Amino acid sequence: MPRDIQLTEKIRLLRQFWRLEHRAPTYAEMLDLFGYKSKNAVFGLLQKLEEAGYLSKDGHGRITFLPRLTGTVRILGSIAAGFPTQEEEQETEAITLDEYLVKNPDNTFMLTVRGDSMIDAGIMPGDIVLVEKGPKPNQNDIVVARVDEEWTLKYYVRDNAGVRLEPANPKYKFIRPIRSLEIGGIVRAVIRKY
Amino acid sequence: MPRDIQLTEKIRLLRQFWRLEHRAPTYAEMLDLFGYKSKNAVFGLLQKLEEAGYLSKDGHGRITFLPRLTGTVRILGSIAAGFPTQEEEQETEAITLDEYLVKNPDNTFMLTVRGDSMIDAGIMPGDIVLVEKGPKPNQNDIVVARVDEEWTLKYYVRDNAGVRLEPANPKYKFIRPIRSLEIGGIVRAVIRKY
DNA sequence: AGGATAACTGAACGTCCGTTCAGATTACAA
DNA sequence: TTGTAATCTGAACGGACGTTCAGTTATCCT
Repeated sequence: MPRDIQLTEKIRLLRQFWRLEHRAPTYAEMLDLFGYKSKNAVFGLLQKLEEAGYLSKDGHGRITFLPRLTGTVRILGSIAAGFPTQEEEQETEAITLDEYLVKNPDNTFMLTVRGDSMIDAGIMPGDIVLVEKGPKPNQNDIVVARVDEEWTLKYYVRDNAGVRLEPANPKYKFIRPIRSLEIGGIVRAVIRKY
Repeated sequence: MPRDIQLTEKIRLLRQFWRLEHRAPTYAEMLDLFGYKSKNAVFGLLQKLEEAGYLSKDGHGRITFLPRLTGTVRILGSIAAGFPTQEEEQETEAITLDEYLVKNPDNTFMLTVRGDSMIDAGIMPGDIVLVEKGPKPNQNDIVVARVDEEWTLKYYVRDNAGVRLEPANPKYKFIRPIRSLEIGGIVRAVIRKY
């Protein structure tokens, strides 16, 4: 199928343009991008892409790229299924990590972990945590808490005596705040980059 | 400073629009968005935002949002520094997780980890790994490898006898591939979502 | 209160954009 | 080879877009 492969290549070019410019290209730019000489050729291509679910247009013809184009990562079900071949790749759904990981962007921060107090929870020194500021923590949430003038990561546990902060490392003991307990936020995700 | 707070609110609205539409709004849309009655008011605001580094315009006046607007997560240096107050929040730099984590989007896939063979490396069952397909692994890279008809995560180690695949769990022994070694890709990041 | 500066209104302008249409070219099947 | 459908070219059109300007209103400082 030579036509489908060419379409795949055009989709790749659109993804690339999006990554560079953070917007959809205009018709004039797509002339260069695809090597067409008529805007009507672009128009036809866009119609096909719209039907295929890659983009949508509003009432004035403005283009909005859908997740299949803006997403940076293709999803594979499980590690056991193996890796996709060249043909399979194109059909797999794509996702944006930001939308996947950050539910409340206005209150979400990223910070680097120091210390090994949560190492048994798989949070190692140097890891990055996404912290949501604001909501009240639930039982066993991992929180950023201020204890003795220092900020650390701990499990948030409610018990009969009140609230205690529990590490995930047998080297350390849990902490029960005496006067005040300041919660910076709740850990929503952990990220490790190699 | 009431003016700065209002500017902050407008920036928040732009972020929100971006999140919904995945594009910059037009002048007409910004009239509604900000409650202005003249496009010139929008024009002035955009000039200030351009000078402040929130967006840029090309030769035809088209707007491109810069990372400070498109980014979903604000960066905090270290956990020890504490949490920002309302005023500090606005000045902190923002980042896009996709750009931060995915260098080569066309060849990057996301899959879920099964098994505990890499648990001492902080990779737990249920975690998500971002895998880049294609490049040759370096010493001690974590790779997705096919061994005995099954795909697993292992350290990739070159030694005098050739290549061996080493787990990060004393329960398991390393594996030395006899005939063929199939590498699905290299693990570039680990993500855990709560 | 007064005077200067910044911010906003309203209208107008030129350009670029997406769309459309007739005709040419290519691709494919019989 | 011939016929049919799909694709592309080239030109034209109307509308929306970003920009500009003169004039008004609001804001700030002394």
